[in-house]
Amino acid sequence: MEYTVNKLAKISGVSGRTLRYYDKIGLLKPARVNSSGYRIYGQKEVDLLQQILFYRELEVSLEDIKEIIHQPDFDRKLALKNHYEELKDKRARLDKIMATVEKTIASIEGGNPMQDKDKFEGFKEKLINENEKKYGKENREKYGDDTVEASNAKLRGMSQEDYDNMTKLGEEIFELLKEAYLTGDPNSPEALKLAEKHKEWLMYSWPSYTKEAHAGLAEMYVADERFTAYYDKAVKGGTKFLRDAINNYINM
Amino acid sequence: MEYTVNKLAKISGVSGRTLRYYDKIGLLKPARVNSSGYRIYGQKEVDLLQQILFYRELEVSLEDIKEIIHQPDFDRKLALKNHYEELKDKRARLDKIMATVEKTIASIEGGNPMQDKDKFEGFKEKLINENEKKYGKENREKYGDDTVEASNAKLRGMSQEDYDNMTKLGEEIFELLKEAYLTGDPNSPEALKLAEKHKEWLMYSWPSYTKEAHAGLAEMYVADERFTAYYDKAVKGGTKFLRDAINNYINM
DNA sequence: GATAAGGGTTTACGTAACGTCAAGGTCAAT
DNA sequence: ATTGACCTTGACGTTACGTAAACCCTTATC
Repeated sequence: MEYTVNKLAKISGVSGRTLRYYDKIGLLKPARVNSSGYRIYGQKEVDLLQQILFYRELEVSLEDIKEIIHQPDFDRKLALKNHYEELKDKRARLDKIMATVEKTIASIEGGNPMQDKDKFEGFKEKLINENEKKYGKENREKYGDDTVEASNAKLRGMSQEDYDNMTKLGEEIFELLKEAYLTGDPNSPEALKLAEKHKEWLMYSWPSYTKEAHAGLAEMYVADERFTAYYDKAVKGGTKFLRDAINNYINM
Repeated sequence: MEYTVNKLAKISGVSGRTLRYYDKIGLLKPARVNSSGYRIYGQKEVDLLQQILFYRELEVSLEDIKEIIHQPDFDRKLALKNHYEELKDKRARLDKIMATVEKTIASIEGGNPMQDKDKFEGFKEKLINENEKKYGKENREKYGDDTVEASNAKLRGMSQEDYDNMTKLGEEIFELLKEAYLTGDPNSPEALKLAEKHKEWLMYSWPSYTKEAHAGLAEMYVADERFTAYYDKAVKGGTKFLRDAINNYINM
C-alpha cells in the first residue's frame, strides 16, 4: 500500500503540511520520491508515523522524538523518565498558578477589587524605596551594588504569600525578642531561637546568607538609630540584645 | 525617581529587551523619551510593570494583560475565571499525559521493552489492512468512502488502553455468544446482552453507530464465510444466532 | 582632543511546530 | 484543450522574547 501526502494525511489525521515539515526536519522521510517529485510513503512510514504521533501526544518535542525513533540504542526509558519529571514540574507550577488565580478571584469577590494586590505591590515598592533611602548607601558600601540590586530584585519578585509570611515572621521576631530579653541571657535557648528566626527572616530578602553579612547587619542595627528605635520598641536595649544573640548564634 | 531601560530592568528583574518589546507592543510605554531618544520610566510605570509581571506569572498572555491593565472597565474577574478554566483543562490534559507516560515506562520495565507498543501499532495496522482487504470493498460500497476512512482513522488514533479494552470486549463477546446460544432463543436476556456488547465493541472502531449499519453488518456476517467461520468457532450456527440477536436488540 | 568604556538606539534573525496563502507543475477525465 | 484535483516549493505569521550587529551619546581618562 502506497500513499501520497494527503492520502497519508487523511488516514493518520495529521495535515499535509505537517508531513512535509516532518520530512524537512528529517523526522519522517517518504519511502521514495517519484519522477514528478511527489512524496510516496509505504507501510513502514505509516508505522513510524504512528509512533511519532504517540510520543507527540505525550508532549515530547519533535527533536526528542527523532532520537527516540531513529536511534535503536536510545534509552527510551530514561528519556521518558526525564520527560516525566518535566511534566511533574510543569504540573506543580500549574497548581501554584491556579491557587494564585483562585485567591485573586476570591479577593476581587471579597469586595476589595484589585486593591489588596495594589496595596501589596505598593508595600513592596515602599519597602524597597525606604530601604534604599535609609540604608542604601551603607549597604551598597558594605556589600556592593550587585548584592543590593539582587536583594531588591528578590523582594520585587516575591509572591504575596511569601510577603505575608515574611511580615508574619517579622512580627514573630518582635514577640520573641520580648520573651528572650526576659531571660537576660543572649545565649539562652530563647535568644538563639530569636537569632535563628532572624536569619530565616533575612533570607526572604537576602539573596545569599553568610554569617559575616548577618554579623555586619547586627552591628549596623546597633549603630543606626533608626534600627535601634525600631527594635527598642519591643524592649529597651532590645537591639543590643538581638546583636549579641546573633553573634552567639553565629559562633555556635 | 526616574529610570532608564536597564535601570528599570535591574530593579524589576526583567531584561532590557523585554521592556523595549513591551513598549513596541504598547503594553508598557515609558513616561517620556528624552532628547537623545532614551526611554525614561517613572514610578507609575514601575507600578504598572509590577502588575504586568504579576499576571505574566499566572501565564496570562501579554495580549490579555494589555486589556486587563489598560482598560479600566475591563472585567478582571471574568477574565481570570476564563483563564482559570483554561488552566484547569491544561492540568487535566497534563494528568492524562502523565498517566500514559507512567504506563509506558511501566511497560518498558515490565520486560517488554517497546515491543508491546510496536506490536500494538502493528496489530492496529494489521487490523486495518485486513479489514480493508476483506471487507473494504463491501464497506465502501455500503457506507461510502468517507465513512470507511473515518473508521480507519479512528482505529489508528486509538490508544493502547482503548485497543486493549476492545480486544477484551471481543473475547467477552465470544464467550457470551456461547452462553447465549445455549438458551436457544435470540430474544433471551443473554442474547440481548450479547447484541448490546457487540454494539459497544463496534463503537470502538465505528465513527457513528446507527441501527441500520448494525443490521447491515449482521447480514454481512452471515453472508460472508470469513465472518461465519470466525463466529462459528464459538458454536456452530453462532453467526446466525448473533445476527438474529442483533436484529431483536435493534427492534426492541 | 582623541579615545575608550559604558550607556542608549533600531533592525533583524532565531526559536517550535506548524497554518495559511501564493505561484506554479502534474495527472486523470472530459 | 481545458478543467479540476492534487502535488510541489517558497515565504510570511504565530508568542515572547534572546542575541547579535551596527550605530549614537555621554562621561572619564590620558
